[in-house]
Amino acid sequence: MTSDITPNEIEANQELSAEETNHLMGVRLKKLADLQKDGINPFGGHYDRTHYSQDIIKNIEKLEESEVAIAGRIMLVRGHGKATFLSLQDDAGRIQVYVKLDVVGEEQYALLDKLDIGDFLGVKGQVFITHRGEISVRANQMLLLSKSLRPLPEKWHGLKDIETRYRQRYVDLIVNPQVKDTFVTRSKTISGIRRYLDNLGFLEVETPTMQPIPGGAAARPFITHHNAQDIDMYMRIALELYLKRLIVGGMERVYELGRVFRNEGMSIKHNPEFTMLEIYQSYADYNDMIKLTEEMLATVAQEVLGSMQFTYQDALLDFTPPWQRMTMIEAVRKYAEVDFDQIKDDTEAQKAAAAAGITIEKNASKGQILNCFFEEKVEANLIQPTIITDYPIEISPLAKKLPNNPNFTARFEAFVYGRELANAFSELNDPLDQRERFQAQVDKRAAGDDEAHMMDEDFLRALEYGMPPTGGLGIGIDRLVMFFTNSASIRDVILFPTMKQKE
RNA sequence: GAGCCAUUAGCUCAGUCGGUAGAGCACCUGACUCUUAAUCAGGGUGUCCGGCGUUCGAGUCGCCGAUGGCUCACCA
Repeated sequence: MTSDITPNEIEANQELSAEETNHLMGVRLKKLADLQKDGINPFGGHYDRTHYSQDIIKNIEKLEESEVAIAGRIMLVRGHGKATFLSLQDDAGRIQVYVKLDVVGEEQYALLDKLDIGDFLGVKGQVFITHRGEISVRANQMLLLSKSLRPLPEKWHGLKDIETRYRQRYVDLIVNPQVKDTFVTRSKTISGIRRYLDNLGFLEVETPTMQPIPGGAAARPFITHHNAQDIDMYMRIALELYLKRLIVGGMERVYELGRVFRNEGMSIKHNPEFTMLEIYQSYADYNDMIKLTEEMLATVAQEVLGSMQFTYQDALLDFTPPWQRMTMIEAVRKYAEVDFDQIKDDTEAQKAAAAAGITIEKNASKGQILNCFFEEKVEANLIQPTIITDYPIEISPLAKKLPNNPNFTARFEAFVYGRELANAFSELNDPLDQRERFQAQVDKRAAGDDEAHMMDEDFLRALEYGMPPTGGLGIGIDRLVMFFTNSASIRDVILFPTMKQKE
Protein backbone atom coordinates (compact mmCIF):
# COMPACT_ATOMS: atom_id res chain seq x y z
CA MET A 1 0.00 0.00 0.00
CA THR A 2 2.91 2.30 -0.53
CA SER A 3 2.47 5.22 -2.84
CA ASP A 4 4.86 7.13 -5.01
CA ILE A 5 4.52 10.78 -4.25
CA THR A 6 5.09 12.93 -7.27
CA PRO A 7 6.31 16.50 -6.98
CA ASN A 8 2.96 17.63 -8.38
CA GLU A 9 1.01 15.96 -5.62
CA ILE A 10 3.24 17.48 -2.99
CA GLU A 11 2.77 20.88 -4.54
CA ALA A 12 -0.99 20.44 -4.58
CA ASN A 13 -1.00 19.58 -0.91
CA GLN A 14 1.16 22.53 -0.08
CA GLU A 15 -1.48 24.72 -1.63
CA LEU A 16 -4.07 22.96 0.50
CA SER A 17 -2.31 23.94 3.67
CA ALA A 18 -1.99 27.58 2.61
CA GLU A 19 0.55 28.27 5.36
CA GLU A 20 4.26 27.62 5.48
CA THR A 21 4.93 24.05 4.59
CA ASN A 22 7.83 21.95 3.53
CA HIS A 23 8.40 18.68 1.84
CA LEU A 24 7.89 16.72 5.06
CA MET A 25 4.53 18.32 5.73
CA GLY A 26 3.50 17.71 2.15
CA VAL A 27 4.08 14.00 2.63
CA ARG A 28 1.94 13.99 5.76
CA LEU A 29 -0.85 15.95 4.12
CA LYS A 30 -0.89 13.36 1.35
CA LYS A 31 -1.24 10.57 3.92
CA LEU A 32 -4.01 12.52 5.62
CA ALA A 33 -5.92 12.78 2.35
CA ASP A 34 -5.38 9.05 1.65
CA LEU A 35 -6.76 8.14 5.08
CA GLN A 36 -9.85 10.26 4.54
CA LYS A 37 -10.32 8.67 1.14
CA ASP A 38 -10.30 5.27 2.89
CA GLY A 39 -12.99 6.45 5.30
CA ILE A 40 -10.66 6.77 8.29
CA ASN A 41 -11.17 9.81 10.54
CA PRO A 42 -7.64 11.11 11.16
CA PHE A 43 -8.79 13.20 14.14
CA GLY A 44 -10.82 10.72 16.14
CA GLY A 45 -12.79 11.03 19.33
CA HIS A 46 -13.03 9.21 22.62
CA TYR A 47 -10.74 6.29 23.36
CA ASP A 48 -11.12 3.87 26.27
CA ARG A 49 -7.65 3.59 27.69
CA THR A 50 -7.22 0.97 30.38
CA HIS A 51 -3.57 1.55 31.33
CA TYR A 52 -0.80 4.10 31.20
CA SER A 53 2.58 2.91 29.98
CA GLN A 54 4.05 2.96 33.46
CA ASP A 55 1.08 1.06 34.97
CA ILE A 56 2.01 -1.82 32.70
CA ILE A 57 5.74 -1.62 33.31
CA LYS A 58 5.36 -1.43 37.10
CA ASN A 59 2.83 -4.24 37.26
CA ILE A 60 4.29 -6.50 34.61
CA GLU A 61 4.13 -9.69 36.69
CA LYS A 62 0.37 -9.23 37.15
CA LEU A 63 -0.36 -8.00 33.65
CA GLU A 64 1.71 -10.30 31.46
CA GLU A 65 -0.51 -11.81 28.73
CA SER A 66 -3.55 -9.76 29.81
CA GLU A 67 -5.33 -7.46 27.42
CA VAL A 68 -4.77 -3.71 27.70
CA ALA A 69 -5.73 -0.60 25.77
CA ILE A 70 -3.11 2.12 25.64
CA ALA A 71 -2.97 5.48 23.90
CA GLY A 72 -0.19 7.90 23.13
CA ARG A 73 2.05 9.60 20.63
CA ILE A 74 4.23 7.56 18.28
CA MET A 75 7.85 8.54 19.02
CA LEU A 76 9.88 5.86 17.24
CA VAL A 77 9.16 3.36 14.49
CA ARG A 78 11.25 0.31 13.65
CA GLY A 79 9.90 -1.54 10.65
CA HIS A 80 10.85 -5.11 9.78
CA GLY A 81 8.77 -5.82 6.74
CA LYS A 82 5.95 -7.93 8.12
CA ALA A 83 6.48 -6.82 11.73
CA THR A 84 6.90 -3.35 13.16
CA PHE A 85 7.88 -1.92 16.55
CA LEU A 86 6.52 1.42 17.70
CA SER A 87 7.37 3.43 20.81
CA LEU A 88 4.25 5.02 22.21
CA GLN A 89 4.60 7.98 24.60
CA ASP A 90 1.92 8.92 27.08
CA ASP A 91 1.82 11.20 30.12
CA ALA A 92 3.65 8.65 32.22
CA GLY A 93 6.42 7.57 29.83
CA ARG A 94 6.91 5.23 26.89
CA ILE A 95 6.06 1.66 26.05
CA GLN A 96 6.84 -0.45 23.02
CA VAL A 97 4.14 -1.75 20.71
CA TYR A 98 4.70 -4.82 18.54
CA VAL A 99 2.60 -4.97 15.40
CA LYS A 100 2.69 -8.27 13.54
CA LEU A 101 1.02 -8.82 10.18
CA ASP A 102 -0.14 -12.34 11.17
CA VAL A 103 -1.88 -10.93 14.22
CA VAL A 104 -3.50 -7.72 12.99
CA GLY A 105 -4.24 -8.71 9.40
CA GLU A 106 -3.57 -6.99 6.08
CA GLU A 107 -5.93 -4.07 6.52
CA GLN A 108 -4.64 -2.98 9.93
CA TYR A 109 -1.05 -3.55 8.92
CA ALA A 110 -1.50 -1.29 5.92
CA LEU A 111 -2.47 1.52 8.28
CA LEU A 112 1.19 1.69 9.32
CA ASP A 113 2.06 3.11 5.89
CA LYS A 114 -0.05 6.14 6.67
CA LEU A 115 1.26 6.67 10.20
CA ASP A 116 4.08 9.01 11.15
CA ILE A 117 6.16 9.80 14.18
CA GLY A 118 4.07 12.25 16.16
CA ASP A 119 0.68 10.69 15.44
CA PHE A 120 -1.59 9.69 18.33
CA LEU A 121 -2.51 6.03 18.31
CA GLY A 122 -4.73 3.81 20.42
CA VAL A 123 -3.59 0.19 20.72
CA LYS A 124 -5.42 -2.82 22.10
CA GLY A 125 -3.42 -5.97 22.69
CA GLN A 126 -1.66 -8.35 25.06
CA VAL A 127 1.19 -7.42 27.33
CA PHE A 128 4.31 -9.51 26.76
CA ILE A 129 8.07 -9.36 27.15
CA THR A 130 10.27 -9.57 24.08
CA HIS A 131 13.28 -11.89 23.80
CA ARG A 132 15.45 -8.88 24.55
CA GLY A 133 13.46 -8.22 27.74
CA GLU A 134 11.44 -5.19 26.67
CA ILE A 135 7.96 -4.93 28.11
CA SER A 136 5.66 -4.51 25.12
CA VAL A 137 2.09 -4.68 23.89
CA ARG A 138 1.33 -7.06 21.04
CA ALA A 139 -1.24 -5.14 19.01
CA ASN A 140 -4.53 -6.75 18.04
CA GLN A 141 -6.09 -3.51 16.96
CA MET A 142 -4.80 -0.03 16.21
CA LEU A 143 -6.87 3.13 16.01
CA LEU A 144 -5.50 6.40 14.67
CA LEU A 145 -6.55 9.03 17.22
CA SER A 146 -4.92 12.10 15.74
CA LYS A 147 -2.67 12.80 12.79
CA SER A 148 0.43 14.98 13.20
CA LEU A 149 1.30 17.22 10.27
CA ARG A 150 4.61 18.65 11.45
CA PRO A 151 7.73 16.54 11.89
CA LEU A 152 9.12 16.36 15.43
CA PRO A 153 12.77 17.12 16.20
CA GLU A 154 15.34 14.41 15.91
CA LYS A 155 14.94 11.32 18.09
CA TRP A 156 18.45 11.37 19.52
CA HIS A 157 19.50 15.00 19.93
CA GLY A 158 15.97 16.28 20.52
CA LEU A 159 15.25 19.99 20.48
CA LYS A 160 18.22 22.03 21.69
CA ASP A 161 17.62 25.48 20.25
CA ILE A 162 16.82 27.53 23.34
CA GLU A 163 14.69 30.07 21.52
CA THR A 164 12.49 27.39 19.95
CA ARG A 165 12.24 25.54 23.26
CA TYR A 166 10.79 28.64 24.96
CA ARG A 167 8.64 29.82 22.07
CA GLN A 168 7.28 26.37 21.23
CA ARG A 169 7.20 24.83 24.69
CA TYR A 170 4.75 22.20 23.41
CA VAL A 171 7.50 20.72 21.27
CA ASP A 172 10.01 20.99 24.11
CA LEU A 173 7.62 19.02 26.35
CA ILE A 174 7.13 16.30 23.74
CA VAL A 175 10.79 15.59 23.10
CA ASN A 176 12.64 16.62 26.28
CA PRO A 177 11.27 14.52 29.17
CA GLN A 178 13.20 16.40 31.86
CA VAL A 179 11.24 19.53 30.96
CA LYS A 180 8.02 17.89 32.01
CA ASP A 181 9.73 16.72 35.21
CA THR A 182 10.61 20.33 36.02
CA PHE A 183 7.04 21.48 35.69
CA VAL A 184 5.71 18.52 37.64
CA THR A 185 8.08 19.56 40.44
CA ARG A 186 6.81 23.12 40.14
CA SER A 187 3.24 21.92 40.47
CA LYS A 188 4.06 19.69 43.46
CA THR A 189 5.89 22.56 45.15
CA ILE A 190 2.90 24.84 44.84
CA SER A 191 0.40 22.21 45.97
CA GLY A 192 2.72 21.35 48.89
CA ILE A 193 2.76 24.99 49.96
CA ARG A 194 -1.03 25.17 49.75
CA ARG A 195 -1.43 22.02 51.79
CA TYR A 196 1.02 23.28 54.42
CA LEU A 197 -0.70 26.64 54.82
CA ASP A 198 -4.23 25.23 54.64
CA ASN A 199 -3.34 22.84 57.46
CA LEU A 200 -2.30 25.82 59.59
CA GLY A 201 -5.68 27.44 59.08
CA PHE A 202 -4.64 29.96 56.45
CA LEU A 203 -7.26 31.02 53.96
CA GLU A 204 -6.30 31.36 50.30
CA VAL A 205 -7.68 34.56 48.77
CA GLU A 206 -7.56 36.44 45.49
CA THR A 207 -7.00 40.17 45.23
CA PRO A 208 -7.00 42.50 42.20
CA THR A 209 -4.25 42.17 39.60
CA MET A 210 -5.40 45.46 38.05
CA GLN A 211 -5.10 48.27 40.54
CA PRO A 212 -5.59 52.04 40.58
CA ILE A 213 -2.48 52.45 42.77
CA PRO A 214 0.22 49.78 42.62
CA GLY A 215 2.01 49.27 45.92
CA GLY A 216 3.78 46.86 48.23
CA ALA A 217 7.16 46.92 46.50
CA ALA A 218 9.68 49.21 44.88
CA ALA A 219 9.18 48.60 41.17
CA ARG A 220 7.93 50.17 37.98
CA PRO A 221 4.49 48.89 37.02
CA PHE A 222 2.90 47.98 33.71
CA ILE A 223 0.07 50.28 32.70
CA THR A 224 -3.11 49.03 31.08
CA HIS A 225 -6.33 50.71 30.07
CA HIS A 226 -9.98 50.09 30.91
CA ASN A 227 -12.11 51.25 27.99
CA ALA A 228 -15.50 51.40 29.73
CA GLN A 229 -14.22 53.67 32.48
CA ASP A 230 -11.63 55.27 30.19
CA ILE A 231 -9.01 55.07 32.91
CA ASP A 232 -5.49 53.72 33.06
CA MET A 233 -4.88 50.98 35.58
CA TYR A 234 -1.73 49.34 36.85
CA MET A 235 -0.85 45.68 36.88
CA ARG A 236 0.06 44.76 40.45
CA ILE A 237 3.71 44.67 41.54
CA ALA A 238 2.97 42.94 44.85
CA LEU A 239 0.09 41.42 46.81
CA GLU A 240 0.84 43.15 50.08
CA LEU A 241 -1.50 46.11 50.50
CA TYR A 242 -4.70 44.27 49.59
CA LEU A 243 -3.87 41.32 51.83
CA LYS A 244 -3.30 43.67 54.75
CA ARG A 245 -6.72 45.23 54.07
CA LEU A 246 -8.09 41.72 54.61
CA ILE A 247 -6.24 41.47 57.94
CA VAL A 248 -7.96 44.74 58.89
CA GLY A 249 -11.23 43.11 57.87
CA GLY A 250 -10.69 40.29 60.34
CA MET A 251 -9.44 37.54 58.05
CA GLU A 252 -6.75 36.59 60.52
CA ARG A 253 -4.65 34.25 58.41
CA VAL A 254 -4.57 34.78 54.66
CA TYR A 255 -2.30 33.96 51.76
CA GLU A 256 -2.30 34.48 48.04
CA LEU A 257 -0.30 32.65 45.39
CA GLY A 258 -0.40 34.89 42.39
CA ARG A 259 1.19 36.51 39.43
CA VAL A 260 2.79 39.92 39.80
CA PHE A 261 4.16 42.13 37.04
CA ARG A 262 7.20 44.38 37.10
CA ASN A 263 8.17 46.57 34.20
CA GLU A 264 11.89 45.93 34.39
CA GLY A 265 14.76 44.24 32.65
CA MET A 266 14.92 40.50 32.08
CA SER A 267 17.69 38.21 33.17
CA ILE A 268 18.46 34.69 34.22
CA LYS A 269 16.68 35.56 37.50
CA HIS A 270 13.96 37.96 36.29
CA ASN A 271 10.87 37.56 34.15
CA PRO A 272 8.46 40.50 33.78
CA GLU A 273 5.65 38.39 35.23
CA PHE A 274 6.41 35.98 38.03
CA THR A 275 4.68 34.19 40.86
CA MET A 276 4.69 35.43 44.44
CA LEU A 277 3.44 33.85 47.61
CA GLU A 278 2.46 36.30 50.32
CA ILE A 279 1.28 35.23 53.75
CA TYR A 280 -0.17 37.40 56.54
CA GLN A 281 -0.81 36.20 60.08
CA SER A 282 -2.52 38.30 62.73
CA TYR A 283 -0.88 38.54 66.16
CA ALA A 284 2.41 37.26 64.73
CA ASP A 285 5.69 39.09 64.18
CA TYR A 286 8.73 38.63 62.01
CA ASN A 287 10.21 36.01 64.33
CA ASP A 288 7.15 33.88 63.76
CA MET A 289 7.61 34.43 60.03
CA ILE A 290 11.21 33.18 60.25
CA LYS A 291 9.98 29.94 61.80
CA LEU A 292 7.19 29.65 59.23
CA THR A 293 9.65 30.19 56.35
CA GLU A 294 12.11 27.59 57.60
CA GLU A 295 9.52 24.99 58.51
CA MET A 296 7.40 25.40 55.41
CA LEU A 297 10.26 25.32 52.91
CA ALA A 298 11.97 22.42 54.64
CA THR A 299 8.69 20.48 54.74
CA VAL A 300 7.95 21.12 51.08
CA ALA A 301 11.51 20.19 50.08
CA GLN A 302 11.15 16.93 51.98
CA GLU A 303 7.81 16.21 50.29
CA VAL A 304 8.80 17.16 46.77
CA LEU A 305 12.46 16.10 46.67
CA GLY A 306 12.43 13.45 49.38
CA SER A 307 15.13 15.34 51.29
CA MET A 308 15.91 18.70 52.86
CA GLN A 309 19.32 18.52 51.21
CA PHE A 310 19.68 18.79 47.47
CA THR A 311 22.11 19.91 44.80
CA TYR A 312 21.82 23.29 43.16
CA GLN A 313 24.40 23.98 40.45
CA ASP A 314 27.78 23.62 42.23
CA ALA A 315 26.38 23.63 45.78
CA LEU A 316 24.77 21.14 48.14
CA LEU A 317 22.00 23.14 49.79
CA ASP A 318 20.59 22.18 53.17
CA PHE A 319 17.13 23.48 54.04
CA THR A 320 17.06 21.74 57.44
CA PRO A 321 15.91 24.25 60.08
CA PRO A 322 17.01 26.32 61.85
CA TRP A 323 18.84 28.38 59.25
CA GLN A 324 21.87 30.55 59.93
CA ARG A 325 20.90 33.94 61.24
CA MET A 326 22.67 37.32 61.23
CA THR A 327 21.67 40.92 61.45
CA MET A 328 22.56 43.00 58.43
CA ILE A 329 25.17 44.84 60.48
CA GLU A 330 26.71 41.54 61.62
CA ALA A 331 26.80 40.27 58.05
CA VAL A 332 28.52 43.41 56.78
CA ARG A 333 31.00 43.24 59.66
CA LYS A 334 31.78 39.62 58.80
CA TYR A 335 32.11 39.86 55.00
CA ALA A 336 33.02 43.53 54.40
CA GLU A 337 34.90 44.07 57.65
CA VAL A 338 33.15 47.36 58.22
CA ASP A 339 31.38 47.87 61.55
CA PHE A 340 28.31 50.05 61.13
CA ASP A 341 27.78 50.07 64.90
CA GLN A 342 30.90 52.27 65.01
CA ILE A 343 29.70 54.57 62.21
CA LYS A 344 27.99 57.60 63.69
CA ASP A 345 26.38 59.44 60.78
CA ASP A 346 25.80 59.66 57.03
CA THR A 347 29.10 61.45 56.36
CA GLU A 348 31.13 58.74 58.07
CA ALA A 349 29.20 56.09 56.14
CA GLN A 350 29.91 57.86 52.86
CA LYS A 351 33.63 57.85 53.68
CA ALA A 352 33.51 54.14 54.45
CA ALA A 353 31.84 53.50 51.10
CA ALA A 354 34.46 55.53 49.26
CA ALA A 355 37.23 53.62 51.08
CA ALA A 356 35.66 50.30 50.10
CA GLY A 357 35.13 51.37 46.50
CA ILE A 358 31.37 51.09 46.72
CA THR A 359 29.41 53.43 44.51
CA ILE A 360 26.53 55.17 46.27
CA GLU A 361 24.09 57.90 45.42
CA LYS A 362 25.01 61.43 46.43
CA ASN A 363 23.83 62.24 49.97
CA ALA A 364 23.03 58.58 50.61
CA SER A 365 22.11 57.91 54.22
CA LYS A 366 23.86 55.55 56.61
CA GLY A 367 21.09 52.98 56.28
CA GLN A 368 21.15 53.08 52.50
CA ILE A 369 24.93 52.73 52.50
CA LEU A 370 24.72 49.78 54.89
CA ASN A 371 22.40 48.14 52.37
CA CYS A 372 24.85 48.90 49.54
CA PHE A 373 27.63 47.22 51.50
CA PHE A 374 25.36 44.26 52.09
CA GLU A 375 24.38 43.87 48.45
CA GLU A 376 27.90 44.25 47.09
CA LYS A 377 29.96 42.45 49.69
CA VAL A 378 27.69 40.01 51.49
CA GLU A 379 24.90 38.57 49.35
CA ALA A 380 27.08 36.46 47.06
CA ASN A 381 28.52 34.69 50.14
CA LEU A 382 25.18 33.51 51.46
CA ILE A 383 25.03 30.12 49.77
CA GLN A 384 23.34 28.05 52.48
CA PRO A 385 19.92 29.32 53.58
CA THR A 386 20.55 32.36 55.74
CA ILE A 387 18.23 34.72 57.54
CA ILE A 388 19.36 38.36 57.50
CA THR A 389 17.47 40.51 60.01
CA ASP A 390 17.13 44.16 61.02
CA TYR A 391 16.90 46.16 57.80
CA PRO A 392 17.40 49.96 57.68
CA ILE A 393 14.19 51.93 57.82
CA GLU A 394 14.96 53.85 54.62
CA ILE A 395 14.49 50.77 52.47
CA SER A 396 11.59 49.30 54.47
CA PRO A 397 8.60 51.65 54.19
CA LEU A 398 6.01 49.04 55.22
CA ALA A 399 7.80 47.45 58.19
CA LYS A 400 7.54 48.19 61.89
CA LYS A 401 10.45 49.93 63.57
CA LEU A 402 12.53 48.01 66.08
CA PRO A 403 11.40 49.12 69.54
CA ASN A 404 14.97 49.67 70.74
CA ASN A 405 16.31 51.28 67.55
CA PRO A 406 14.00 53.37 65.32
CA ASN A 407 16.56 53.45 62.47
CA PHE A 408 15.98 49.75 61.84
CA THR A 409 12.96 47.60 61.18
CA ALA A 410 11.66 44.24 62.34
CA ARG A 411 12.35 42.73 58.96
CA PHE A 412 14.27 39.80 57.52
CA GLU A 413 15.15 38.38 54.16
CA ALA A 414 16.13 34.78 53.47
CA PHE A 415 19.05 34.23 51.12
CA VAL A 416 19.95 31.03 49.30
CA TYR A 417 22.80 30.70 46.80
CA GLY A 418 23.35 34.46 47.03
CA ARG A 419 19.79 35.18 45.98
CA GLU A 420 16.91 36.68 47.88
CA LEU A 421 14.25 34.04 48.33
CA ALA A 422 11.98 35.51 51.00
CA ASN A 423 11.20 38.92 52.45
CA ALA A 424 9.21 39.40 55.63
CA PHE A 425 8.52 41.76 58.46
CA SER A 426 6.40 42.77 61.38
CA GLU A 427 3.86 44.78 59.46
CA LEU A 428 3.64 48.45 60.19
CA ASN A 429 0.17 48.96 61.71
CA ASP A 430 0.55 52.51 63.00
CA PRO A 431 -1.40 54.59 60.45
CA LEU A 432 0.33 57.82 61.44
CA ASP A 433 3.79 56.30 61.02
CA GLN A 434 2.68 54.68 57.74
CA ARG A 435 1.49 58.06 56.44
CA GLU A 436 4.92 59.57 57.18
CA ARG A 437 6.65 56.65 55.40
CA PHE A 438 4.42 57.05 52.35
CA GLN A 439 5.13 60.79 52.36
CA ALA A 440 8.88 60.08 52.35
CA GLN A 441 8.27 57.75 49.38
CA VAL A 442 6.20 60.38 47.59
CA ASP A 443 9.03 62.88 48.07
CA LYS A 444 11.51 60.39 46.58
CA ARG A 445 9.14 59.88 43.70
CA ALA A 446 8.90 63.62 43.12
CA ALA A 447 12.71 63.69 43.11
CA GLY A 448 12.71 61.26 40.19
CA ASP A 449 12.61 57.80 41.80
CA ASP A 450 9.89 56.17 39.71
CA GLU A 451 10.09 52.99 41.78
CA ALA A 452 9.10 54.73 45.02
CA HIS A 453 5.62 54.17 46.45
CA MET A 454 2.65 56.31 45.60
CA MET A 455 0.37 57.62 48.37
CA ASP A 456 -2.39 55.08 48.97
CA GLU A 457 -5.14 56.84 50.93
CA ASP A 458 -7.46 53.88 50.95
CA PHE A 459 -4.78 51.67 52.48
CA LEU A 460 -4.13 54.34 55.13
CA ARG A 461 -7.87 54.55 55.83
CA ALA A 462 -7.88 50.78 56.37
CA LEU A 463 -5.02 51.08 58.87
CA GLU A 464 -6.89 53.89 60.60
CA TYR A 465 -9.71 51.45 61.36
CA GLY A 466 -7.06 49.41 63.15
CA MET A 467 -4.91 46.48 62.04
CA PRO A 468 -3.84 43.87 64.57
CA PRO A 469 -0.12 43.26 64.98
CA THR A 470 0.71 41.11 61.96
CA GLY A 471 3.57 39.14 60.54
CA GLY A 472 3.87 39.15 56.74
CA LEU A 473 6.00 37.03 54.42
CA GLY A 474 6.69 37.00 50.68
CA ILE A 475 8.40 34.20 48.77
CA GLY A 476 9.41 34.17 45.11
CA ILE A 477 7.96 30.90 43.86
CA ASP A 478 9.90 30.82 40.59
CA ARG A 479 13.20 31.12 42.42
CA LEU A 480 12.20 28.43 44.87
CA VAL A 481 11.34 26.13 41.98
CA MET A 482 14.67 26.95 40.34
CA PHE A 483 16.38 25.59 43.45
CA PHE A 484 14.16 22.51 43.63
CA THR A 485 14.69 21.67 39.95
CA ASN A 486 18.35 22.73 39.71
CA SER A 487 17.44 25.18 36.94
CA ALA A 488 19.99 27.83 36.03
CA SER A 489 17.47 30.19 34.43
CA ILE A 490 14.06 31.40 35.58
CA ARG A 491 12.91 30.70 32.04
CA ASP A 492 13.37 27.01 32.65
CA VAL A 493 10.70 27.07 35.38
CA ILE A 494 8.16 29.25 33.53
CA LEU A 495 6.22 27.34 30.89
CA PHE A 496 5.88 30.31 28.55
CA PRO A 497 8.53 32.89 29.45
CA THR A 498 8.18 36.40 28.11
CA MET A 499 9.64 36.65 24.60
CA LYS A 500 9.81 39.45 22.07
CA GLN A 501 7.35 39.20 19.23
CA LYS A 502 9.00 37.96 16.06
CA GLU A 503 8.14 40.02 13.01
C1' G B 1 19.51 50.09 28.06
C1' A B 2 25.24 48.60 27.01
C1' G B 3 29.08 44.86 25.61
C1' C B 4 30.33 39.97 23.69
C1' C B 5 28.65 35.67 21.01
C1' A B 6 25.17 32.97 17.91
C1' U B 7 21.56 32.36 13.61
C1' U B 8 23.24 27.11 7.37
C1' A B 9 17.83 21.27 5.34
C1' G B 10 12.10 19.52 9.60
C1' C B 11 15.97 18.55 13.93
C1' U B 12 21.34 18.30 15.57
C1' C B 13 25.51 20.29 13.41
C1' A B 14 30.09 20.78 9.70
C1' G B 15 31.47 24.30 5.94
C1' U B 16 39.21 25.39 4.82
C1' C B 17 42.06 31.16 1.74
C1' G B 18 36.05 34.54 -0.98
C1' G B 19 35.30 30.05 -6.15
C1' U B 20 28.96 24.87 -8.06
C1' A B 21 25.75 23.92 -0.33
C1' G B 22 27.51 19.15 3.23
C1' A B 23 26.80 15.01 7.15
C1' G B 24 23.77 12.23 10.74
C1' C B 25 18.75 11.70 12.08
C1' A B 26 13.93 12.52 9.93
C1' C B 27 11.57 11.86 5.07
C1' C B 28 10.85 9.08 0.14
C1' U B 29 11.74 4.14 -2.79
C1' G B 30 13.05 -1.05 -2.12
C1' A B 31 14.50 -5.48 1.25
C1' C B 32 13.61 -7.55 6.05
C1' U B 33 8.12 -11.44 11.12
C1' C B 34 11.71 -10.00 18.41
C1' U B 35 13.76 -4.66 17.03
C1' U B 36 15.04 -0.82 20.42
C1' A B 37 19.37 5.56 18.13
C1' A B 38 17.01 -1.56 14.33
C1' U B 39 19.83 -2.88 9.91
C1' C B 40 20.95 -2.93 4.45
C1' A B 41 20.69 -0.48 -0.77
C1' G B 42 19.31 4.00 -3.35
C1' G B 43 17.40 9.34 -3.26
C1' G B 44 19.38 15.99 -0.86
C1' U B 45 14.45 17.95 0.13
C1' G B 46 17.97 24.83 1.23
C1' U B 47 15.01 32.58 1.55
C1' C B 48 22.85 29.91 4.43
C1' C B 49 18.08 35.29 9.85
C1' G B 50 16.83 40.06 6.70
C1' G B 51 18.70 44.38 3.96
C1' C B 52 22.60 47.18 1.82
C1' G B 53 27.66 47.31 0.35
C1' U B 54 32.84 45.52 -1.30
C1' U B 55 34.17 41.99 -5.24
C1' C B 56 34.52 39.08 -11.69
C1' G B 57 32.34 36.09 -7.71
C1' A B 58 29.80 36.40 -0.66
C1' G B 59 27.25 31.11 3.77
C1' U B 60 32.36 33.26 4.32
C1' C B 61 34.48 40.25 4.31
C1' G B 62 32.13 45.36 5.90
C1' C B 63 27.82 48.28 7.58
C1' C B 64 22.66 48.49 9.28
C1' G B 65 18.61 45.78 11.33
C1' A B 66 15.84 41.34 13.68
C1' U B 67 15.71 37.42 17.19
C1' G B 68 18.11 34.56 20.92
C1' G B 69 22.02 33.40 24.69
C1' C B 70 25.60 35.16 28.27
C1' U B 71 27.65 39.29 31.15
C1' C B 72 26.58 44.10 33.16
C1' A B 73 22.82 47.74 34.70
C1' C B 74 17.67 47.70 37.15
C1' C B 75 15.25 44.41 40.22
C1' A B 76 12.63 39.71 43.38
